[in-house]
Amino acid sequence: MGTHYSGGTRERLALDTFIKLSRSTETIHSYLTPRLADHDLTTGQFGVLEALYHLGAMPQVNIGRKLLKSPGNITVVLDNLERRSLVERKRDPADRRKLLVNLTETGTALIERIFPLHVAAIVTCFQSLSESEQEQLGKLCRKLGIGGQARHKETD
Amino acid sequence: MGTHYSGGTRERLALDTFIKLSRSTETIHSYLTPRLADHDLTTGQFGVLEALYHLGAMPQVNIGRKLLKSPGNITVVLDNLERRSLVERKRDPADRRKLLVNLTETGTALIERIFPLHVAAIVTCFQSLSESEQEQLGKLCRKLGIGGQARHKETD
DNA sequence: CTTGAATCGTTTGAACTTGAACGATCTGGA
DNA sequence: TCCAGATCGTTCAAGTTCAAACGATTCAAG
Repeated sequence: MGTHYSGGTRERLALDTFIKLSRSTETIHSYLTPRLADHDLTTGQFGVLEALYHLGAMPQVNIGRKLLKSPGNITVVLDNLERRSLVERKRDPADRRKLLVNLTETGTALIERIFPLHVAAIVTCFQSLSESEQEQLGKLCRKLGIGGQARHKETD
Repeated sequence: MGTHYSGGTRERLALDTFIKLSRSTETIHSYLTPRLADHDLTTGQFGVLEALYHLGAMPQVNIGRKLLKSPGNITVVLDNLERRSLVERKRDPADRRKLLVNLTETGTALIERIFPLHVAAIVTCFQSLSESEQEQLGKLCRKLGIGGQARHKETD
């Protein structure tokens, strides 16, 4: 079927790199996700807990910006975390539009227990790369990311 | 704040690399997704059309394995594509459990029109990397992916 | 040939995800 | 002071996604 689009060298290289990049990321995520599920957490829920743990209480809009998620999404994820008493929302007295979200004691205990396991799982995933290879991969990803940004308003 | 988990060098490097990898992939996807949406296609729908276009008709289970998606998901995505007459399902006479999925003329026309645009968008994303950097990134991703596989039964 | 195990696709329930529309709140300029 | 525009969070509709349970079909062992 010579009729199928194939493109020039430039196109094929970019497409091939993109596929490898996507695949490797996907593979790692599909390794990590069930491990979080063992603790009844989805990736999104874990992301919220982790952000609150490392950055402290913040209004919902900040969480959304940190995790690159829509406001509606954050509302739903927080609803589910709040139902399990892992986080709590408090109206910000200084700006009553905002809801300050914070970890509860239960939530803190949970993330403190799970986070090291999560990191250990990531270390396992990256075993196949040497330290210098990991550094190189990180550099290339950063360079790649910077090219296509124009978003990511830093908020603090 | 000194109480927060930080881990050793090994842990921090893997975690840092993982974040950069995830972010860059995410950034690219969030650039590509709205472009597909302009043609009323989701990423999953595009993936199916593209697989059928480049690999030809196949049973649903093969599509799922190619795209690393669950059977239930494939059913839904195909329902939505079939409703728009972009694909068709035919019972495989040789094995009546299977449904052979194929592109319709409309579907073929659509993917032929969109695929080059999609590739062009990817090329744009990868502009910030030189050719040799792209090759290197691809190699590292492949090496990374191979480490954590044990899945991916090739099916053809 | 028969029956038990495996495979294929669907359905269901739960969660994530987005964009758009919406009320509540804040802010800056007239 | 007052009000027009921006910001914050919610809600809704539609879609994706998975795991688990399920019927239909195939296959293989006896």
